Order: sequence, then structure tokens, then C-alpha cells
Amino acid sequence: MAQEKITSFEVAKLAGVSQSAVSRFFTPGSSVSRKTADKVREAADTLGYRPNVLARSLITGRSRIIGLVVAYLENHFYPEALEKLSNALQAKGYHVLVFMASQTAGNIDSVLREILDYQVDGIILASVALSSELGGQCKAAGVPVVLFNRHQNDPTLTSVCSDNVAGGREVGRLLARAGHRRIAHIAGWEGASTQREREAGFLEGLRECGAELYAREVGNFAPESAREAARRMFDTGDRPDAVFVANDHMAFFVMDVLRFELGLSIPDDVSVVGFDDVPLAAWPVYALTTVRQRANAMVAETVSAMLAQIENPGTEPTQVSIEAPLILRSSARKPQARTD
Amino acid sequence: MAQEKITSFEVAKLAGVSQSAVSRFFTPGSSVSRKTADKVREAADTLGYRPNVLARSLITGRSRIIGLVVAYLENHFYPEALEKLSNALQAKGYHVLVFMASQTAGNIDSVLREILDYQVDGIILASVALSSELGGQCKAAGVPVVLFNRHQNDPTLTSVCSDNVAGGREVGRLLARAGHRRIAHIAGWEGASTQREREAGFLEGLRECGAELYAREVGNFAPESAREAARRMFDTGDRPDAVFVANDHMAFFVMDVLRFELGLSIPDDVSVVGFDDVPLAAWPVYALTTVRQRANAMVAETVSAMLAQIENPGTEPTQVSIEAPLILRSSARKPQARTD
DNA sequence: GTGAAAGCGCTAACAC
DNA sequence: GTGTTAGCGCTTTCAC
Repeated sequence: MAQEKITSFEVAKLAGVSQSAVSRFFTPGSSVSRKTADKVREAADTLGYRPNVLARSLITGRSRIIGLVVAYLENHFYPEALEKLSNALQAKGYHVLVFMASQTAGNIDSVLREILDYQVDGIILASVALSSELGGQCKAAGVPVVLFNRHQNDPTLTSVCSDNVAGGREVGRLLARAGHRRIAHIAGWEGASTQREREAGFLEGLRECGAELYAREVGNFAPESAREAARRMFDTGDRPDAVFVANDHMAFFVMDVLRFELGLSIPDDVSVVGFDDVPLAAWPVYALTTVRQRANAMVAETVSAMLAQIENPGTEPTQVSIEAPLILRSSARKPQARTD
Repeated sequence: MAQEKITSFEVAKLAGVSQSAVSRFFTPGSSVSRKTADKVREAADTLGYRPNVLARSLITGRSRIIGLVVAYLENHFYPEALEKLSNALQAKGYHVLVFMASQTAGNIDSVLREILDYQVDGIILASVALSSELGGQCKAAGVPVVLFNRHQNDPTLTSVCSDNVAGGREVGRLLARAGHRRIAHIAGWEGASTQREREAGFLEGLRECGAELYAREVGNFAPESAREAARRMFDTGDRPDAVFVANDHMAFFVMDVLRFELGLSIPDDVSVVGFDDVPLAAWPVYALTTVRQRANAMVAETVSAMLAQIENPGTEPTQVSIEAPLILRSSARKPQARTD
């Protein structure tokens, strides 16, 4: 253990200036004379001094820490989002404090409270809901919250999502126009806004084309649930000839059941469509037709919404919706007539 | 914006006790009388008070923040590790501040300096090397460092790795005993200890069984590099009949090239073995024979090594090596004679 | 432009 | 046990 902590006082002494001069030197806005700056820089370098962010935050009220709550990283969409979010925030001088929230509802509230203890400058909730009570508490503490890939019926909450309804609608149209007769849906967790919207759009798209839903099961966004849903749905005589699975992660498991357990051929026996466009969807082993969530755009919007709220506390909350294009691959039959 | 920040003074006033009583109530070790505790609890609850972790850390010198540096989350092994690490640390009252370090070497030093600014209690370097200069700096600052899935020739650094040599050796034996004649290797980034050890073990295993390496290419742990390596290696007359790819993530891309571009059959034309055993390796689309990195064990060792160093600064550094079992699936031929 | 002084919210001696 | 006091390392008035 060498010299432990070096303080601005030590630097000041060595540089022959006051401690506040040292502080000013390290504070972006402040003005220091060329000569002082040089002396401070040299002293700081020889001592290896760097300002203590925590002590600074105590007085400025800004920690430059953003709390990120994420439920699980198993679905490849989230690591990707986390990496991009962290990089984007890092570029703006912020850092991400991660909080894993187990699915259990009660847990998230306690997690949020822990976050607040760290005096974070903002909170990003990735695929996690916020109790209105906690939302109020964050607002009271003056901590901006942005919901990422989830939204709630609360106009005071800022959120960034794909246009799940439009995405679902495209899927409905695609499957109907491809001439499928028995079109099914494997839903995710029904408490999620993403699920409800994707399904609502999907049904709209079907209706628009004169089709209707033939079968429906729930997969809860979980592998085992999705597998079971697929087995229940397809292990019968009059099985569906197309299925929209609410996200890619479940779709992979569904495809595995169809191909390897049930011996079905995709897309000849059944078309499969997912949602997210995670990297694996593009790999030849799945070649999954899906709706792309534009992670870069979502992250950019999330970061800018967050910074806007931090820098200007009066900023109006916004609900951002990002266009989500349908990506055609070979897991689903192509439309027979190009109507649009 | 409601009442902004509530301080312990406000709580003290409402509870009719001194501010230090409030502090004691929230400090695990301290003793408060039952009566005072009740009064403080009530006042704190009605005010919604929670102690400011940052202010506390200023005086205790403990932030309960662990800095985690990770290069990229694309390889599924890392999100898994991150999730488990964060959960385990959270259970111990610590939280993870994430720092993404782009591969560039210079970057990691500046990232490390940023981490130190946050007065973290410890640093976990996941698959990232540490310049000895920086290592010294951490030591000077009294900040324990644990290398996760990487190690360096520095006995003063604590590290947690799989037994990569033994794992590689098993792969060498497997391929040799399965009767392969032209055994190849696609390496990851050669600067990584994991790569060097896996390959060294692999060559040992081959030699042991009287076999030798037939071809070698470098994939740098990167998808496109791995694909090109596979093309160079297999698009010839006398192509290898078995290949050990240095991690699963590259192995998937290699398999795709072999099967879909070159029309080879696995394992009939060529056996493929990976390293990591990420979830996807077990899926039927790959059924990859691989060496398992026991993420849970690695995380448990990492956390306990970290806590030991934090709680007891004199703790000797350790180099932990975790047994890494070979997992047999169908991407590689099984040994012809069971000798062991 | 610069230094002295006050204080961010808290914990840790120290007397009582 | 409890309150009083002195800082943790820093930023920020405020005179000069």
C-alpha cells in the first residue's frame, strides 16, 4: 500500500497554489491562468492525483452515475442494448451502475430504492415496470427515469420503444398474404406492453387481410414455456401452418421443437416469424423472418431523453416510438402477391 | 420536484433525537436503544429518508461499488458472467459499475483511471489485460483487482480462470483417439492467456497420443476472422478432418461456413470442438462438443477473492484455476476405443 | 485570477 | 446510549 489517497491539498502545496486553484483547474467551466494551470498540472501528474468523483458529487449534486435495471441477459437483445447504452453514456461522461432485478415484482421496488441511495443522476429501466408509487418517489428525488423497451399508461413517464403495433401489423399482413390458412400466435409474458402491442398489431394485420387467429398459446418470453407452448400447439392433427412468436428468443426454441422434435419443415410445413432481430436471427441455422428493433436508434433516443431531463429538469416527458421494419428471411413463406 | 433531498438532520429533528442517533440507526454495527430506534424508524419512514451512500463513502472510504471492465458482450459467455457476477455482488451489498473497454490497448488505461475516480472498492477485469503500470497504480490506491478469465505472469495479481491447459489437453486427446488424421486448430487472439493455454494443452494432448497439428489459422475471437480462417483452412484438397476452435463463439461461425458454404457434414466430414459451453452450444442446431467453463464456480471464486481482499487488505493474491470438463455432443466423433 | 472560508451529508471519536 | 464535535475531499461564494 503506497501513499493511499492524494488530495487536492497535497497538489496545492506542491504546486505552491491554493487548494481552490487546484479545484478550478479540474473543473471544466472555471478559469485559471496559464501559469497556475501549468503548475497544477505538473504537481498533479507527479503525484498521480485525480479528483474524487464522489466528493465532488456531494457538493454538485451530480454523480454522473446512471442506474440501469435489467431483468435478465439471457435474451440476446439485452446484452446488446446494455453494451450500446453503456458506450453511449460513457461517451457523455456518465457511467452505468447495473442492477439485476429478478422477475419478482416486489424485488424491483427494493432495487430501485438501493439505486436511489447511490444518488444516481438518472435511472433506465430496461423491460421492467415501475410501480406508480416508486415513480413518484423518483420524481420527488428529482431523478429522471426512462423506460427502455416497455411503456406504461402514465404520460408523465418517458419511454423509448419500437413501434410494436406497426411491427406486429406487418407480421399479420405478411402471414395472411402469404396464403396461410391457420395462423397462430405464441405470446410472451402478458404483463408486458411489448407483448400486448405486438399482438394487437398482429391481429389488426390479420383482420385487415380478412384472416383471423387460429390458435394461441403463451410462452412468457421463457425458453421452457415457449417449448411447451409449441408442443401443445403443434402436436395435433390440424396444426397451424404459420406462427408469430412474440420474440426471437422464444422463436428459436419453437423452431427447434418444430424441426427436431416434430420433424416439421420450415417454412414448407409452417412459417415462423419472430420479433427483435437479434444477431442469431440472421444466422443460417435459423434465418428467421422477424421485426427489427433498431437497438442503436433506441439507445440514442434513450440517452438523449435522459440527458435532456438531467440537464433541464423541466423537460416534458416523451414517449418515443421507433419504426421497426420487417426483415424477410427464409423461415416464413413470402407473400404471394405483392400488394403494397 | 418535491422536497428534493432529505437529510439525517431532518429525520433527527422530527424524531426528536440527535443527528448521530439517526446515523447510528442506519449503521449496521452501532447500537441504539429500542426506543430511539423506533422513533428514528418512524421519522425516516414518514419522510422517506434513506442514507446517502456517497456521503457515507466519503468518510468510511468504502463505496460498495465494484468496477467491472468488459471488452464486449457479443460472446455469450460474458453476458452470462456479468449477470451472475452482478447478482452475487448484489447479494453481498455491492454494486457493479460497468466500463466497456474497446479492444484498443490504450483505451483500457484511461478507462481504469476513470474507474479509480469513482473510488471503487475493487476492480474486476473480465478478459482484459492490465498494464503493470496500472496494476501498480491500483495497488497504490489500495484497490484490489481480480482478473476474470485471463491471467498474467504477475504473481501479485489475483486471477480466476478455467484450467485451460487441461481443457485443451482433453480436446487433443479426444480428437486423436477418435482416429482423426488431419487435426487443425483455429486460434483466438494470440495475446490472450486463454488462447495460449488452450492451444498448449491441445498440442500436449495430441502429442501424448502420437498425433500432431496438421493446420493452424487465427480467428482472433472475432466472427469475420473466424469465418475467413475456416475458408482458408478448408477450401483445399487435403482439408483437415477435425478442428479445435478456441472458443464456442468462433466455432459457430466455423460450423456455418463448413456446412452452409462448403457443404461439409459434421461430424462425418469434419469434427468440430469449441471451448466455453455457452448455452447455444447445447442447442440442437449446433450440438457442439466443447469444454465447459463453469461460470457459476468462476463467479463464486471471483467474488470471494474480491471480498477477501477488500475486507482484509493483507490477503495474499491467488491464482484460482477451475476444472473445465469436456462435454461430448454430436459435432465431433466419439473416441473409438475407450482408453481412460 | 486567486485564496480564505463555508459546507455538501454523513460517520466516528469523544465526553457525558 | 446519547449528543457534541470534527472532519471525509471537494466545489463554490466571496473579498481581494
